[in-house]
Amino acid sequence: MTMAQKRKNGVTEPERLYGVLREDILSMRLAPGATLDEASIAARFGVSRSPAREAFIRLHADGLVTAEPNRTVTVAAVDLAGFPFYMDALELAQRVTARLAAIHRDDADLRRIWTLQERFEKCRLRRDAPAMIDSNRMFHTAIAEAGRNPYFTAFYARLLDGGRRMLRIYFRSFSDNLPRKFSDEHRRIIRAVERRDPDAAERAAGAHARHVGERFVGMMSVRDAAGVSAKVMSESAPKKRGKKK
Amino acid sequence: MTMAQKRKNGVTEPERLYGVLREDILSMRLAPGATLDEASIAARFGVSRSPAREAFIRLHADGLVTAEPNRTVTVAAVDLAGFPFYMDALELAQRVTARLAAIHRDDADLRRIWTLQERFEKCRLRRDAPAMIDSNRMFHTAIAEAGRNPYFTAFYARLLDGGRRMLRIYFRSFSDNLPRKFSDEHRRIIRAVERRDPDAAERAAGAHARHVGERFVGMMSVRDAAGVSAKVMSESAPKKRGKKK
DNA sequence: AGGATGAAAATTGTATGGAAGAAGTATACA
DNA sequence: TGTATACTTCTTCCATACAATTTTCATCCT
Repeated sequence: MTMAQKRKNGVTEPERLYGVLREDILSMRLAPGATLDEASIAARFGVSRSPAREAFIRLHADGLVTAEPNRTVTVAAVDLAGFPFYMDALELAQRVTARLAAIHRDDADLRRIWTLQERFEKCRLRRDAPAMIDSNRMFHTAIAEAGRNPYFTAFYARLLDGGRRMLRIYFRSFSDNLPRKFSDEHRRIIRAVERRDPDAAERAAGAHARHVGERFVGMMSVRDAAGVSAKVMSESAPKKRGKKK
Repeated sequence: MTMAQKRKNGVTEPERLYGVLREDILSMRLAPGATLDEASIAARFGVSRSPAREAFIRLHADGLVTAEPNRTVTVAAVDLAGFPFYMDALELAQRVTARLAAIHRDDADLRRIWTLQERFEKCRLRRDAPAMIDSNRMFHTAIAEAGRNPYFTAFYARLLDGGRRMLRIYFRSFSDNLPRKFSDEHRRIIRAVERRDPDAAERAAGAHARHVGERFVGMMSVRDAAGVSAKVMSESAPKKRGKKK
């Protein structure tokens, strides 16, 4: 134990790196397109390249990074072109999980859902965008789990994670004007689940998904010129062939 | 090039191992519960443990093997307890992809779908169960792809792969009496897609999924006593404490 | 016997070196 | 000046060595 604390308190290194890198990517601390080379990441975490490699493989399986044979791994781009497809999938997943939750939920599920909704509401009032995104995801995940079908839950969870980066763009732009509407819609879903009304739950969940999508599209069309385009331009700008380092 | 042909003709070792092991698992050549230790697999493919490890990680991401920290990897069990959930998910995925296919398909999609249906039909007439399973999967995948939504396509593909092992149990039991009904139902779906009738396509796809599920359940209840139970019994039977080989 | 104990064997986790491949740089040439 | 080519450098891929952990199995105690 002279140089490095090698003790593994239960969790292995690849697991650790995977978790941290995953959060870094989903929270946009690591920008889309950023390169992740084995050596740097290994150095950053104080381990060798093997654990870093394993973490990359897992990230690739999640679709969070590109990984071609002899090429350096890069953070996957946020696929705005596929946004309409994404919203279709999200709406359907949200509808079916809410419907199943209304059928299968028990009292423990309901308490959990209410608690998470309250947490979301607190984050909204604090205007804490990152916390909102996280509690929003947990809220919806709880509903999906109350529906009891692991296949739908996994599908939905995957979509929610995939959407975290888009939502971050959204909330970042509107962090001063966060919609109370979302909380109202959340409550409408919960009440339908509470009184075991599958049709109402499905309707409320579908409407919620569509409203989120519309909000996002509205934000994009308003802010695009000033926000995203400026960023892209600044990235492609460096014409001057500066010295290497 | 004296000892080992190290040339990589485009594909890396982990990729190769992953593909072969995946097929071995899905085709049940590797039985559920079988242990996969790094050294043996590496030896089998003539490589070191590193590529084997990578393959295992990818298989784990697909849910095809269990993988706990310091434990040997084993082939994941076929989850019969979750079958009703699986069928719910499969029915919905099949309905939505068929509906989208009826809306978005072009002529190339349609040709491809008909070709794959003909291949399925040939396999059925030959009573070639493995080939049937494979061509059936390709047929349904083609319909999903004609629907153009990559999120649904991925979800559906994952379900179909997950079901391959259950279908194998099914077709193995009934390989002498393969249902022509499935081909008829396939054709009904295709015709609805062909005439761009989303409602009919969804109905036909949903009915098909339900019929497959019913057939499977019927098979289980009829054959269980003779088939599966006998197998389970034979496995738990060895009372005699024979020498370890 | 039955169960605890502890060393040996087997297996996974991590580090590191060398080889193959990709990218970038400089030089030669038109 | 522009382009092709060789060389240099960087990065990934795979093999191997070692460390940590689990499993096995023989032994001892009750």
